[in-house]
Amino acid sequence: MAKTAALPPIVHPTLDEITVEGVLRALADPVRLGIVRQLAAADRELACGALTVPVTKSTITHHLSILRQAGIVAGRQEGTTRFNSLRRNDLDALFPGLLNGVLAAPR
Amino acid sequence: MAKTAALPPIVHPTLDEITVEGVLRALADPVRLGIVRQLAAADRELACGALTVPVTKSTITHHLSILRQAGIVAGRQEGTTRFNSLRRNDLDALFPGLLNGVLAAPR
DNA sequence: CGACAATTTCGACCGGCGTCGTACAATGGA
DNA sequence: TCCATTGTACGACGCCGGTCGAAATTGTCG
Repeated sequence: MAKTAALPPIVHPTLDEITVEGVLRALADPVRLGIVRQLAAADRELACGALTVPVTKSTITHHLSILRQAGIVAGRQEGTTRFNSLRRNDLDALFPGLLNGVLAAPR
Repeated sequence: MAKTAALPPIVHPTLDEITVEGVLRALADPVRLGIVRQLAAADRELACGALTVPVTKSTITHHLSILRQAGIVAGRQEGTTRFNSLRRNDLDALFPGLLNGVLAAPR
C-alpha cells in the first residue's frame, strides 16, 4: 500500500516541441539508430529487454530517454515493463521523408 | 602554364562510401545544419566566406571538411577560393526523402 | 617582388556524451 | 511474505568533437 506515488510520469514532447536538430542528434548514434531500426522493422511496441543492442541495460535506458525526449519514441508503462514504439506518424508529419530516407538506407 | 593544381586534392566519398550514420552525425550540429540550409537555399556554389555562421574561419573549414567527408558537400577549388555545393542528387539517390525532410523542417 | 586576401593546418583547451556498475523501485507470482 | 523480473537513478570515467588563435600555404594584384 502506502503508494509512494513515485512512478515517473513518462513525458513526451508535443509536435511543436520537436526540433529537427534534436531528432538528428538522437539518430546520430549507432546504438540508437539500431533501436529505431528494430522498432521500425517490428512495427509494434517493443520492451527494452526485447531490443538487441551491444550495451548494458542502464545504457539502453539512457538511449531510450534521449529518443523519447527527441520525440522519436513513445513509451507506455505496463506493470514493470515499458513498451516503446516509433512515433512514425508524428515524424512523418513534421519531417516528411526523413524517417523513410533513414530506414531505407543500405547502411 | 597549364595549371594542374598542386593544391590539396579535395577528396569526396563515392556513393558506396557514404553511410547514413555519417550523414546524420554530420547534420546533427547546428552550425553544419545552417551551412547545409544556406547551400540548399542558394541552390548554387558558395564560398566559405559567403557563409553566415557564428564561428571562426578555421572552424568553418573544420565543419566543411566533415560535411565533405560525410558526402554531403562537394568542394571545387578556384584560385584561393573554394566553392561548396550540396550533393543533392547523390543524397536523394541514397536516402530518398531524407534531405527534403530535414530542409522542410520548421525548426 | 611584395603586399594582401582566402583558406587550411596545427596545437591546445574543455565541455559534453556514451559507457559502465551498483543501488534502488515497482510489480507480479510462488 | 519473499523473491525474481524489469527497468530507472546516480555517480564516475574516458574520449570524442567543437572551438579558438596563430602560423602556414596558395594565388592575385600592383
